[in-house]
Amino acid sequence: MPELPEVERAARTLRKAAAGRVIERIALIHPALKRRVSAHRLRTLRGTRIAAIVRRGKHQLLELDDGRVFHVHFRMAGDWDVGRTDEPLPRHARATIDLTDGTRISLVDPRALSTVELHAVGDNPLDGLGVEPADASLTPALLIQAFARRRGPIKPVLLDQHIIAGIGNIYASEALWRAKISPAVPAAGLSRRRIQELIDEIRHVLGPAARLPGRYKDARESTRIAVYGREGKPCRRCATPIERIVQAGRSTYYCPSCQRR
DNA sequence: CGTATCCTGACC
DNA sequence: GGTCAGGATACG
Repeated sequence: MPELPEVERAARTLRKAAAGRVIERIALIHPALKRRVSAHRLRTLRGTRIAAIVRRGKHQLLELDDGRVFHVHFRMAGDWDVGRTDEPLPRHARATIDLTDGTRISLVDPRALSTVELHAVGDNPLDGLGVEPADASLTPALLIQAFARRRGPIKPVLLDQHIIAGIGNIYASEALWRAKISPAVPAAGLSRRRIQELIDEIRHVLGPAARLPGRYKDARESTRIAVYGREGKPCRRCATPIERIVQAGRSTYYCPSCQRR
C-alpha cells in the first residue's frame, strides 16, 4: 500500500492511538525483524513514553521521551492495525507495540519486508533523505542541481529518496503523466519551466500532505490513478493506448503520445 | 548505471 | 509453476 499519502494516513492512525502513551512492550514476531533489534534492547523500551510520531518521506519515527527513536518503514506492504492486547493477533502481524492502556498496535505486512530500527539518542535516523515534497525548499533550482549529476531517465530519478522523499512507483508515473513529461527523458537537461510543472504535479498527486500550506484549495480533488496499471487502455487526455515499460526493474506506465521527450 | 535480493501472496 | 507486486539496498 504505502506511498507518502498512505504512510501519512498510517502515521495519523498511530498518532491517535499512541501519541503521549506509554509502551508496555514491543515484540518482534518475524525473524527478519528480530534480527534487527536485539531482545535486550527491546526490553529497554518498557515504560517509555511515545512523545510524538513524525512522518518523513515514507518513514515513521516514534520519538520517545528519553530521546531515542523507534523507526518504522513499511516498504511495499506494511500497515498498522489498532486493537487490544486481549484480542487475537491480526493476520500477518510481524511486530506489536503494546501500550500500558491495553492498546495493541500491530505492524501487519503480508510480504514481511517492513523494517524497524531503534536509534540511540543523538543519531540521525534519516541521514541522506531528500527534501519533503511539502517543503518550500523543493524548488526548480534544487532539482536542476540534483538532476545535473544524473545521466539516466527522469522516472527512476524520481524514485531516488535521496533527492525527493516520498515519491513511489505509482505516483512517479502519475506525476509525469500530469506534467506531460516522458518517463524516458534524461533528468539532466529538463528545463526550469518543466521542472516547476513537475514539482506542482508531484505535490498534486501526493495529496494534501505534500502540498504547500495555503495552496491547492481543493484538497479533496480527486487524485484517482490516471495511468498506473492501465496498459493498453486509452489515455484519459488523448485516448492513445497507455504503454508499459520497465525502468530500473520497475513498471512505468505512460502515454506515448502526449508525454513528450 | 542495471540486477539480485529480502519475503509472501495473488493471479495467470 | 511462473510472474508480478505501491521499496530500498548491496553489488557488479
